[in-house]
Amino acid sequence: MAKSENFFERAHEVARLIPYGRITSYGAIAKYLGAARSARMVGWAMNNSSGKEVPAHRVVNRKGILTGKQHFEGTNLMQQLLESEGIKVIDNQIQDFDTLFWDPIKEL
DNA sequence: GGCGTGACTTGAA
DNA sequence: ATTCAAGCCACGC
Repeated sequence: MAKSENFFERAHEVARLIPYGRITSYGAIAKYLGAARSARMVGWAMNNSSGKEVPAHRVVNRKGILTGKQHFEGTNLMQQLLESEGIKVIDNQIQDFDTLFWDPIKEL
């Protein structure tokens, strides 16, 4: 028991470690956890993290698109949060994604 | 207990 | 260069 929880909490922890005004991708977290091909589980972990202090809005897919915004309360909430942090988001796509990208493997 | 789906990624054709 | 397919693991029915 609590085996998958480890993965979940680990993903939550990494997501929580994302600095202000920065973003990362599911694959980056998954790879950091040692499950590079399990990026989906990271997304599922975020879904399970609903209600926690996990800034899932700072986690986007590898293209910098707010793929998970649909899972937020509203459809603009995720984009609003990112813009509030100084991140430019246009058409659900993050601008300067390459610059704002935060890699836990490199930073940590 | 089996099958399908899902907030993705990477690799090969 | 683009498009297609497979892989990964957990959860729901």
